[in-house]
Amino acid sequence: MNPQRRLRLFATVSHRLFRDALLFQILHNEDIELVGESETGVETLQRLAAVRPGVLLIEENLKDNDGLTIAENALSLHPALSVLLISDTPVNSSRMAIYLESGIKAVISKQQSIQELIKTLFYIRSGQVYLGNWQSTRDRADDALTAYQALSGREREVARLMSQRVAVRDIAEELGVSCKTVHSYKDRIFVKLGFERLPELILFMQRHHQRALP
Amino acid sequence: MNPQRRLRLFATVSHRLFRDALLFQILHNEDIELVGESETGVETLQRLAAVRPGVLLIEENLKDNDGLTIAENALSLHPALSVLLISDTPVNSSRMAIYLESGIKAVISKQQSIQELIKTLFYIRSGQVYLGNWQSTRDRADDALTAYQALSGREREVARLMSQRVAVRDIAEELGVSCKTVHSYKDRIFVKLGFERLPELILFMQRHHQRALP
DNA sequence: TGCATTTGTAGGATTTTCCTACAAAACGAC
DNA sequence: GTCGTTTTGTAGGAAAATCCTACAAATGCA
Repeated sequence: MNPQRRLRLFATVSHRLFRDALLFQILHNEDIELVGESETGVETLQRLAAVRPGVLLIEENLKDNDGLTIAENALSLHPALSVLLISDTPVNSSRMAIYLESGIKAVISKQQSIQELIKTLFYIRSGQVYLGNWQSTRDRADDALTAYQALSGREREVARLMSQRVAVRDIAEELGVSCKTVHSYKDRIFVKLGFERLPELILFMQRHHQRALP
Repeated sequence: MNPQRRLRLFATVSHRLFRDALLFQILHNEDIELVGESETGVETLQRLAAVRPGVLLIEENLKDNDGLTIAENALSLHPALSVLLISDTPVNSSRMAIYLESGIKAVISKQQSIQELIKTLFYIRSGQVYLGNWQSTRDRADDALTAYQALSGREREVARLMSQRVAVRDIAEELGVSCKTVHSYKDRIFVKLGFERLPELILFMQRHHQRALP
């Protein structure tokens, strides 16, 4: 994306199940290089010097320590590090002020989406502070609905069939067009919704189509 | 995989960030159909009757309730449901006994891998009880090391380059073989390690190669 | 009424995936 | 130490996916 070298990421997340799931998603991005990971604050501090990440993604609540404290320690040793804190709950402005005070570049809550997390990683990669997540949950649901409405009739049809895992060739037959055309719709859908892979579309359709609309 | 119809999954996980990450991974599997999701126990109970899942994946600690209690309620209403509980900590045999008592089919802890979670989903889909996760963390690390050692020289070379995101054509050039050959190595690596996509390999190599071996 | 954008449609080039093949090397058994 | 079996290194073909480009008709905005 940027001409700069890859974003060197260190991830500190307590539970392996979630750490793996998060990293699998994050690592689909070619511009991100994972240089290390850990479950605890202490291990994180120990390993930072060796792997020299540009960005530290760290959960606020760790088993051995407070992520914020660890981040402060990390920053005093490596002032150039950009820290993205994952908080359990949405942040309000006063808590945000405290976070920024300590040198953290951004906070995202566990109620936000992975796409937002990844976007934030890139925002802060070059040392910028990012505070772009003041939207309420309702606003975000609206965003998604708006995104769905941006699809044209044919695109919705294809999105629906794809999210039911109908094969491209069968969709083509069903709609009476060529496979190439179906691929074109697919590309457009993914661009419009900002997705990269089928599971994202499936989840989106589950949330915004199957649920609300007939 | 099986001749049966798709596994109809309902997922109850508190935090959207992790729920999305988990579901994106799970939904790569063609045999799984997501029929619903929720963040809370109460909503889960409300929605089960309408969507009739075959498997309920539910976190033990929910914001409003105990996942175990919700599971018991769900089972009394839908006795054919298979429940997979996600516990915060590894389970020991006495806790396992309590879980099984309440009709739950399996438990996995947040220290386990997604692959294990998915494997477990399939084990329990047809109503079987599954208690296959008594291995310690050390055992699992050994498994992974063993898996790495099962790779041949050429395969390791390709795995290393792939995990650094070197393009297939460049790997082919580097090794002086055809792209086709590199693809063959890639296929074999993925089969041997049981992976499906590059991020899994990247994480694996980060853990078992860059770390331990030179 | 005219210009700009979106929608429906598809082709080409390149890559990926999936499956098959096969000779040489390595391994294991007796 | 020779004979089968597996693994390793190598690659081809078919089918599918991805990425980019194109273009006429429809729609929308000014």
